[in-house]
Amino acid sequence: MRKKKRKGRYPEGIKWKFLEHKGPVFAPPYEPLPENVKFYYDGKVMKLSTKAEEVATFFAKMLDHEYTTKEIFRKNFFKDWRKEMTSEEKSTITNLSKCDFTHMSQYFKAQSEARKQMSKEEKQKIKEENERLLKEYGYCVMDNHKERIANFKIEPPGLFRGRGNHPKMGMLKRRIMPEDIIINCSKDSKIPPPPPGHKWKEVRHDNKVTWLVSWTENIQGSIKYIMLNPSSRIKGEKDWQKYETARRLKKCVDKIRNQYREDWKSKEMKVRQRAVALYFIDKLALRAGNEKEEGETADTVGCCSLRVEHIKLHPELDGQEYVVEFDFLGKDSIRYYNKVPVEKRVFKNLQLFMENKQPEDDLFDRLNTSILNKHLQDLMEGLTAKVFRTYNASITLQQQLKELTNPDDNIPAKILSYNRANRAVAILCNHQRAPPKTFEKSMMNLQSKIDAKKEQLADARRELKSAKADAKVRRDEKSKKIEEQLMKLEVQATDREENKQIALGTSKLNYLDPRISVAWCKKWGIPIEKIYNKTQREKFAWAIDMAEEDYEF
DNA sequence: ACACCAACTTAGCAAGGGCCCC
DNA sequence: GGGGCCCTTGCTAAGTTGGTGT
Repeated sequence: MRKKKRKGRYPEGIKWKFLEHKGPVFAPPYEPLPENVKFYYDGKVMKLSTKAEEVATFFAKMLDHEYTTKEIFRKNFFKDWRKEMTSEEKSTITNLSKCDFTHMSQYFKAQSEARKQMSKEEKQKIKEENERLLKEYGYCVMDNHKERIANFKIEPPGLFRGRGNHPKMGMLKRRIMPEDIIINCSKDSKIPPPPPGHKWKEVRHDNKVTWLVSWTENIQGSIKYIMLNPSSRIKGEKDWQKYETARRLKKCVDKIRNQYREDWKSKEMKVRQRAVALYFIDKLALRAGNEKEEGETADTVGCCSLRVEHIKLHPELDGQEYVVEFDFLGKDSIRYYNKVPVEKRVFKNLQLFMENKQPEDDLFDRLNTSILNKHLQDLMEGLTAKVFRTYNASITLQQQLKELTNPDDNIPAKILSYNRANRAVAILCNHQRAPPKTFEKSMMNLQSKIDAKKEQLADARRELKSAKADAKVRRDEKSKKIEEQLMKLEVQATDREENKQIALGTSKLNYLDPRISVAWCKKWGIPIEKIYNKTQREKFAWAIDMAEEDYEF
């Protein structure tokens, strides 16, 4: 057993010495509907018990969503709803299609409309109440610091909406009570009192974990946590560590690549599969791909869980040799589609792995994430599959910035280059988004602004020509200013167009060593606010403090 | 070796809210 | 100063990883 290096400020696994907080904020209690808001069953008005009514409102609020038309959603919902009904209701309400929620739905729409129409004063009052809540419950003391809590509010009850084709969609997410809650804090802290008339499930003092509050959720039976904000010391140190691990990979990645290329020739099937999978993880930034329990979650895969049906082999395609066509649903049921030319040896191995298999069989039948990560651990301390994603993302950003930044460009053009470098990473990591609903319109708006600006510029130039000598200088300055504005708009249009289906946020927040961006900003005199918004600056405060313009990832 | 669990990171979407333009 | 647009933020689901027990 290798000795573990101490990474945090405390020895082996200790996360804090002192932790004090106020406990969670519970979801507001259910407020029954006014008498005049009716629910109809089989065309007749029916007054529901409070519990059944609450669950019905969850459905009514989603009525416009296509979720509620899906068979699985309806089936799951109806089953769970019936559990909340009185025996009388249960015997009457036997068919969801005979339930009419439209009046309830209209009521909620009117409510949300009314909320929008509220006066300034009313809105201000709500804002102040939120601020009070944040001030009271949104912070804790960990060791000597007051730290912001990420999610101090308990998730309210509602209907579960999984992503993609989720077998549990529509199930009732039950209300969390104090009796479900485990409080974690230090012994010598003021222990948060449970709400009057209630008890906590447990109060513990475990300083080997970072969470303040936990409970078990009823859909998957998994544990949910209240933890600190990314700006906190404990999250920041962990984040920094993550990038340091990726930088250590940089030092040995060539060796590791040579190793897995050798392993493609191994006489052991297990070793070959491991080597091909690692090649995909490295080259394509695929996720590890844990096995999942069938029927519990949407059918999605990562590298190790790829099935034969997810790839097609083309000995030749569009003039390229040995092309692998990937088509599968990854995390969040986001489609991964890519045609990739690979080395001949990889191609031959894939053919071998697919021999005598059905489409639904595992491609890497001798491999799983645990085997892979154990192997990686032997190659480098702290190395796991996801480190490759971090490493390849960050190194790509650094390379692209070097390549794309033009020293003579002005600031908006340099930022376009930055976004393009960021985009290269987002594409590598397959961070997609649905094109915004208003995308076309917003492009047209921008285009008309550009056209208007062009005309303005033409006017200014005409004036310049005809101006008398004494006015020339001033006129010339005016033209210059308009030119600059026009260029800014054009850059903005290009950036937006290129970003149509790409989401930059995820990579910026989770994969790109912030010191690369900070150094780039310093080097080119770009204000950091142009790259990171307030939240991001808070999260990356450690890097903004630390990185100089010559920082190398 | 495998199943299961706990803890933590990563993810996209929608509502909210602030800002810009008319 | 009102309306619409777009960015930010909140929300919470869905991953990865490592440990434990059998």
